[in-house]
Amino acid sequence: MLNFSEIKLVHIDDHLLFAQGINSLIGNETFINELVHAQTLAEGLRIVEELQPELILLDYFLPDSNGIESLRLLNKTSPSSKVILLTMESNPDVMEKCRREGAIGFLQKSISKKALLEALNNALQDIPTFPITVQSSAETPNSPLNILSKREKQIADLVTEGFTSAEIAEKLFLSDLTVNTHRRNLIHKLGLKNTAQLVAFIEKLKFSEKGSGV
Amino acid sequence: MLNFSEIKLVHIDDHLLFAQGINSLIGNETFINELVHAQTLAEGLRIVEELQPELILLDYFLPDSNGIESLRLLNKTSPSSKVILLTMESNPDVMEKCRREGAIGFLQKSISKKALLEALNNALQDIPTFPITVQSSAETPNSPLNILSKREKQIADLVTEGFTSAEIAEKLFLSDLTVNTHRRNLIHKLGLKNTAQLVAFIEKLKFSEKGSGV
DNA sequence: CTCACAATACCTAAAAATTGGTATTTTTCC
DNA sequence: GGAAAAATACCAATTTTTAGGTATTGTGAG
Repeated sequence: MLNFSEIKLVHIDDHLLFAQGINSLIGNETFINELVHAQTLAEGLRIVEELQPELILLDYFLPDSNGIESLRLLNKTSPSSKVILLTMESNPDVMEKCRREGAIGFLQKSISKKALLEALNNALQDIPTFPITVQSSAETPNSPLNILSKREKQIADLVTEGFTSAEIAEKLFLSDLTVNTHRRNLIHKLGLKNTAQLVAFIEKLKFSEKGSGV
Repeated sequence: MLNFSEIKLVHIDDHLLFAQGINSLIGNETFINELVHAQTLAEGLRIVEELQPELILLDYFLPDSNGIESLRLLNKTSPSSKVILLTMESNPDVMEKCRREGAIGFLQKSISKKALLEALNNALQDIPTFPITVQSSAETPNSPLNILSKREKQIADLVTEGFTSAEIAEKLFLSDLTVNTHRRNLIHKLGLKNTAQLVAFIEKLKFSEKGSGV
């Protein structure tokens, strides 16, 4: 295990019992200088803004947000912090979305102490930690989506969910002009014609690539 | 079997051998007054326009068109003619589309003489003849699409394929204003927001209802 | 250190979709 | 026959998307 010092870690989770567990598990690790807990995303954002921690452990389900939205806001508040998601049960699609939102890890809460520490160390070295139980549907080696950049995939997803460019821009803290550029590029890259074809393309992929690795 | 007289039938099929087979099978039936054969859709349209036949037997794959486009053009040329599709192999989705395009029957070419005559008689009495091997995906008893009218379903399909309102209007011989009205109504009926959500909705239905009856 | 690519953002103009109406005709059903 | 639903079509205004550019900044690979 590598040697880091002065590492600040913020744990955002509304389950107090689990938070205490985390605290007793890794609170005494020498490489962790500060371990702060928040019960809501709002509280977490305040703390993260002040501390600018190296690491964030984030519960996927929070009373005032979900993992995807939380990732966006945390990234906005502290772009340099590495965020590792914690969930009770893992869905490959959810995991994939988190990866696209910039999470550096995705762990189930049933994980061992050893594995958790490994994930934290990995994160500090910029090494992602994602379970490989199920090949993520959209990251299949030969998926047509691989010609798209991360941002483009992310925007393709949001378009498919029915958001307009202005709404997507707001979510991702971008100019709607930027979102338009990405939309144009991704439609062009995929050889498509318009939004309808893009959505149909994405939806078909979801289903055609589903079940292959499960 | 009922008694019809003066029935004109046009058979449009590029396979001459099969056309001869049809001719020898039903050419001598007393209820058929005239049986004309065409090898292409273009030729078929000319003949149909002139004859205004009661019945049309239509091959799904033609050198100059496919079943869906052919149905549209035939319906435009002679709205009162009943069209029965003939295909080598039947795909339930294709069948469903033909039904929506106004076909009154859908038969495999491997059908028996008896069944063919039955389908013809049915058609003359306005009774549809469709194989029930697989429950059609979009006509499932409790499909959310059942709140849509035929036209709306048809337009929803075309939107999902990426056609603009203007293109759909041209295909269906409608005003684009009409197509816009249908689009508005169907999005509203389904409680959706925009084209992207409509396409996602339709695509998801295709997959969620698939396999249930196969 | 470049070179390529990704991500960002802007301008302009045209095309398309959406919204909110209304209205007529045709079909379908009781 | 009469009511309801479907299909058709129009007007007008706004929003959104699409298409043609350009340009700057950051980042990762070689």
